[in-house]
Amino acid sequence: MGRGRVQLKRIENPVHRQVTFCKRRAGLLKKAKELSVLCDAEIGLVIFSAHGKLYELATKGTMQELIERYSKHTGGPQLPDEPMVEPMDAIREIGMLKQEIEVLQKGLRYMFAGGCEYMSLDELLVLEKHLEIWINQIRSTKVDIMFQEIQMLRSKIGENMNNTDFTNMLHPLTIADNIF
Amino acid sequence: MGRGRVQLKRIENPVHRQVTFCKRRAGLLKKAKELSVLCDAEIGLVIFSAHGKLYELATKGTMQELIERYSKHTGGPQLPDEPMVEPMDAIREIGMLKQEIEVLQKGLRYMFAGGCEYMSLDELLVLEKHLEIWINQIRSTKVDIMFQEIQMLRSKIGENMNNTDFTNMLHPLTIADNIF
DNA sequence: AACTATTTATAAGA
DNA sequence: TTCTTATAAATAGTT
Repeated sequence: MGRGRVQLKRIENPVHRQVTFCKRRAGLLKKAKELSVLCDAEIGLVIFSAHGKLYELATKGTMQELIERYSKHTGGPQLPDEPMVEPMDAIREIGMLKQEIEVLQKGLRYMFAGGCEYMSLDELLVLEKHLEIWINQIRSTKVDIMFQEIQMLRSKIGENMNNTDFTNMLHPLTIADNIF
Repeated sequence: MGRGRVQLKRIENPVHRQVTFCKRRAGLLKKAKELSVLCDAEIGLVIFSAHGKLYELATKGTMQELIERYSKHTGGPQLPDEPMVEPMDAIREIGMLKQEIEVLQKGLRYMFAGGCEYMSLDELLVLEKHLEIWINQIRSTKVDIMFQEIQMLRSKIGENMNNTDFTNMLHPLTIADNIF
């Protein structure tokens, strides 16, 4: 499916391999979805890249449910020794929450970068700069809040004595920030 | 891929559906194998037909082993190697993750305003941590892209001489994965 | 991240 | 199912 014939062996050039991996992975996931829809099948697909990154697809419920169905189908009750009902639910929930976090991070990424999983070097530089600015804002805000907190506590204690003036410590904020 | 266009919905005619299922199932399994070989990936594929028949493929060891790897990858260290203490820990972790999600959502919301004045100190700390992780990913990615650029340029020049091996600079490779 | 020349997959027909 | 064939899709190499 391309300009050259495909040799059924590992692609040695790492750049070619990575590109092919991306393309074919997308193709495979698409095909799996199609088969599932067209023929009313339930499909689970798990792909570990050579470097261990995970890509997955479960066309019906969750992958965990599919795995359970699979286990039931192949060997009957394979893991009977551990009733383990509650912990499994918790673990599943944790997995889902982690996934949600990834999604949110992705959302942030889109907002900054205009949305592109394949980012160019220039785009990455821009994004990095944005994040640095944002982090600095956060650090300044943190210091402000802590400063206010300190003032509040002092006034509560009624300690109106010769208090150290923190104001000067806050400018320029970037300096004080770096500890936190 | 055939004489007619494909509608992405369940094929109603049961004969057509069965035929298509056979053909596409074969195709999908073939593609999965190819991806595995070409790109050095580990793939697990499970297909349940509409009537519950199972077809499967695991490109490396057994499906069970793959499932274990998957579980480890998604749920974190949940298996034997980690004592996996009380359910309380899981519940606590869930709480923390939920909090993290809230922070990210808040961050996303307030990004437009260009500030974070309404976030609490704790929230700011969490958000800061996220951003730091993210920035580190971006920096790793930058290096990886530059590495690829160098390789590309070298191959263009045809400079196959005693080139420096940058590969070691990239370990642990999890870093390089983060773009893709 | 597009493009396009080819290969590959497959829908329909036998 | 299996084979054939016309065509749609995927994708390898290129820009």
